[in-house]
Amino acid sequence: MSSKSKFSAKLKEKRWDIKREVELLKLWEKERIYDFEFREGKPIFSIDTPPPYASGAWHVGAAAHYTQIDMIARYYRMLGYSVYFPFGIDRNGLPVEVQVEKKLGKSAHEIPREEFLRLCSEFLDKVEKELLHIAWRLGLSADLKNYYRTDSPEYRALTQATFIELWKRGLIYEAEQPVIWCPGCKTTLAESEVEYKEQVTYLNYIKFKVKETGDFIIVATTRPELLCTCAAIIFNPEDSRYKNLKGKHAIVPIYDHEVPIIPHPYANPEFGTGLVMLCSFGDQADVRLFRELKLKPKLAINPDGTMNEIAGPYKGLTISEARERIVKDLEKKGYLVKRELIRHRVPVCWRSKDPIEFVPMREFFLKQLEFKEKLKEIIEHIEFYPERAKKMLLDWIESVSIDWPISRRRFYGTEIPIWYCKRCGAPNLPEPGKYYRPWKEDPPFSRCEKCGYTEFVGETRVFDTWMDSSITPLFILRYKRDEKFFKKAFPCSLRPQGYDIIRTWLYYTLLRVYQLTGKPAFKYVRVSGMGLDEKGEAMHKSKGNVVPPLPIVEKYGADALRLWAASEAKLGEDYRFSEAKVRSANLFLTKLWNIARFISMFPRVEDETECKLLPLDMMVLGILNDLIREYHEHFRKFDPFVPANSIRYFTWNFFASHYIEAVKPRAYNTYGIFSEEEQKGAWYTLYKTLEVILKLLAPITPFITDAIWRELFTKESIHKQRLPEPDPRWDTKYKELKDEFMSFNTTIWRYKKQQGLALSSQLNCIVYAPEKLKPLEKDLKAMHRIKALLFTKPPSNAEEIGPGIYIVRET
RNA sequence: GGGCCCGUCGUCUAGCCUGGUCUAGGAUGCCGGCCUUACGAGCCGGAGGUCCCGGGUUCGAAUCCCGGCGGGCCCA
Repeated sequence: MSSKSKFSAKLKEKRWDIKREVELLKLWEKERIYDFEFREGKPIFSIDTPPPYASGAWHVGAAAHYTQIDMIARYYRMLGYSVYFPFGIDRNGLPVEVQVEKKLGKSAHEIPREEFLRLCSEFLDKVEKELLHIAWRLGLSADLKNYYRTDSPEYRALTQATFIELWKRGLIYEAEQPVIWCPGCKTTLAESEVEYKEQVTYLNYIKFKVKETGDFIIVATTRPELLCTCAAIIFNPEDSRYKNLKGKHAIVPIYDHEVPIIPHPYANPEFGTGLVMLCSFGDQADVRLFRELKLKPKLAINPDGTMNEIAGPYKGLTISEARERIVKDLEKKGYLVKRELIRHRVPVCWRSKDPIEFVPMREFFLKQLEFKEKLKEIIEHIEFYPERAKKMLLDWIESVSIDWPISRRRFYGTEIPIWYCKRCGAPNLPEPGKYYRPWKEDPPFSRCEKCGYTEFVGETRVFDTWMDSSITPLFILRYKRDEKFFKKAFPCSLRPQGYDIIRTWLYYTLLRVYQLTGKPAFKYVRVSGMGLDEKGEAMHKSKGNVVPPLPIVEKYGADALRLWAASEAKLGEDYRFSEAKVRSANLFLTKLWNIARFISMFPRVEDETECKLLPLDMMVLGILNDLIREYHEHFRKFDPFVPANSIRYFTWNFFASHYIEAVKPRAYNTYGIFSEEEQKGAWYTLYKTLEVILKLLAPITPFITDAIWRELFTKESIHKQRLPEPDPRWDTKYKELKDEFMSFNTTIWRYKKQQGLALSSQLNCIVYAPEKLKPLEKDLKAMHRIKALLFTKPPSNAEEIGPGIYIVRET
C-alpha cells in the first residue's frame, strides 16, 4: 500500500521562495494590518524609533538594529497592544552640509544661504528615499507612509516652541564664555561632541626662571604656543622634588609675565618633569583647573584657528605655525631644553576630527548643571535593558561640567527664533506654535517689548541638532498639538538605541523632557550593541568596510537577515556581520518550510476530543510549553536573542529530527498498527506545534510565517493573531523524557549505521531500553522497526550500545 | 590615574549573575558515510576545546574571590 496516494502536501514548492517576500509586503499594505488604532481601553505601546540620519544609507548592522526594534513592535502587537510605531528621518545637522560643501568644492559661507539650504535638502531627499525603501523591504511594520522629518516646519516649530518655553522659564542664558570650538567646522561644540584621538606630538621641555631664587625649573608641554596664556604652574603635592617651590613664582619665557607655582594633585609626577603649566585653554582639564583655582583666562586663539594679539609676535599665524616658530625662538634664546616625541590623546571634533580649541564666544546656553541630581532621580523610574546601560548614563551625567551651548553658527538646522531690537538690542521672542526663520522673515510683532522701537534684526544662528533630536518622544506623541493623545500616551513606552549615543540622544532627551514635563520620557530604555563588520570593526564609509543590506536581502531574503539579527548577539553586546550566518539562517527557513510541507500532507485536527494523545505527543507539547515561557521571559526584556535561538534549536534539533521522525509511522499509519484516534493525536500535535512555532517566529521572521500560516491555518494574517501562552494541561512528566528519548534514537541510528543497515530497515534484535522510556514503547518500536523492545534488566550476554541501551542479536 | 566590558573547539559564539544536571551546547568549516515515502539548500556518524595564566574559597569552579597577561571602550 502506498501512502503517497493517500497523503499529498498542500504546500507544493520544495522550498521557500524569497521572491514572495515582496508580494507579502504589498499584501500587508493592502490589508493595512499594522495600522495603529487609538481606542479607549486598548493599551498603547509606543516606540521612539531612532530617526535615521539621511546623509548616509544603512549598513547591515543598522538594518539589524531596526529589525530588532520591529520585532519588539510586532511582539507587543501580538500581545494585544495598540502599537504606535512611527518612523522619522533626521535631516538636521552638519554632516549634510559637509557633504554638500565637498560636492560643491566651496564653503557654505561662499554661496547664498537660501541656495545652500536647497542643495542640502535635495541631497537629503535622495538618501531619504533609499532609507525608506530599505526599511520597507526589511519588513518594518512602522508607519512608513506617514514618516516625519526633523526639518519639517511642524517639527522645527516644536523645537522652537520648546525653546521659547524654556526661555520664558529662565533656563536659557546668553554668555560669552570659552566654548569648545571646532576650527574646521567653524562652530561651537558641546562636551558630548568631543572625541579623543591618539596622536604623536612633541613634548617640549622649557626652562622658566624662578623669580624669588633665580633658579631654573623645567616644564614640559605639548602646547608651547599657549605660553602667552600661561597662568600658573602646578606640581603634585606628593612630589618631594618641588616642595620648596610652593608660594614662589615663575617668569614665563618670551612674554616675561610672572605666574604662581601651586601644588595641585592633577599634576602627574611621572609625566614630563612633573611640572605642568596651566594655559587657557589647552584642554578641558585646563578649563576645570582655571575655574577651581580662580585663574583669569586669556584667550589667544581666534575662531578661525589663528593667534591673536595676546600671542604678541605670533599674531596672525595659525596654531601650528605659531607652535613651530615659538619653539625656534625658545631654542634661540636658550629656553628649550629638549623635545621628545610622545603619543598622547588629543581632543578632536567627532565629525571633522580637527583638534578642538577653546575660544571665547557669545552663545546661548541651556542650563543643565542644576538638573544633574533631578535626572539621576528620575532615571530610577526607568527600566534599562540591559541594566548596565543605566550605569553608563549615570557616569555621563556625573561628568557633565558645563552648561549646554545650544547655538551653532551653521545653516542646515532649526533657526533660533529671536529678533533683536535695532535700538536697544533686546531679544524679542515670538509666540510658540509656528515655524520662524528670523534670518529671512520679518518678525511677527511690530514693537520691541522693551523700548517700543519698530525695527529689528533677525538672529542668524541655528540650534545644535540635539535640540531637535532631544524632543522626538514629545513630537511623536503630539505634544502641544494633540493634548488628548499626549495625555494618554506619555510617557513613551520604549526608547531603543545604541550605547554609542547614550551621552547624547538619551541624555539630552531625558534632560529636555524633564525640563518641559517634569517626568521621565520613557518607561523602558533598550540599549543595543554595535553592528560590526566580519572582522569585528565598526563600519565606516571612510574605512570602506560598509556592508549594504539590500544585496544580502536579495540573496537570502529579509527573513534570513532578520533571523540572523535576532540570533546573533545578546542585547547590549556588539554583533559581527557574517554572511555565512545569514546563509545558515536562510537554511533554517528552508527547514521550516519543509516541516510545514510535511505537516501539510495531513488533515488539520483542531478538536482535541477527537484524538488520543500518546506520551510522545504530551512530551513535545510539554517542551513547547517551556519554550513559550522562555520566549516571553526574554521578549519582555526586549531581547529576541534567546527566543530566536531556542526556537531554532527546538524546531530543527528536536521537533524535526526526533519528534517528526518518531511520529511518522503513526501519522501515515501505513501498517495500520495505530488506532484512528492515535493517528489523529499525531496530526493534532504536529499542527499544534507548528502553529506555536509559527506564532513565536512571526515577530522575527514575518514573511515565511505569514505565508505558511495563510495556507495552513487561517486566511487572516498571522500578524493579527495573539501569541500563545503555556497550556497547563501540557505540563506532564512526559517532557522529562526528552534527553533519554533523543539519546535512544541516536543510539539506534548509530547502531544500524554500524551494522550497515538502512535506517528504515527492520531491526531483528531484542533491544533493552531504560525503563523510563516505557511510555513511548509503541512509537519507538514503530519508529525504529524494532522486532522486540523490552524495558527490563538486560541479560548478561547483552551488548551495551548506548547509555542504558542494550541489544541481544538474534541467533 | 580611575572605571567598565571581554578572553570558551580552526573560526564565530552560548553557558557564568543563581557553583554540581557541563565527560562544556550550537553554528560554520573539516573528515567519513547515506536516494531514509518534508527537506541533498537534506540526513547519519566522526574528529576537534589545558573553558587566557596563576592562586584562593568549596566536598565540587568555565561559573565565585584575588593577582597577572592580552584585547576593547569610557572618563580624567
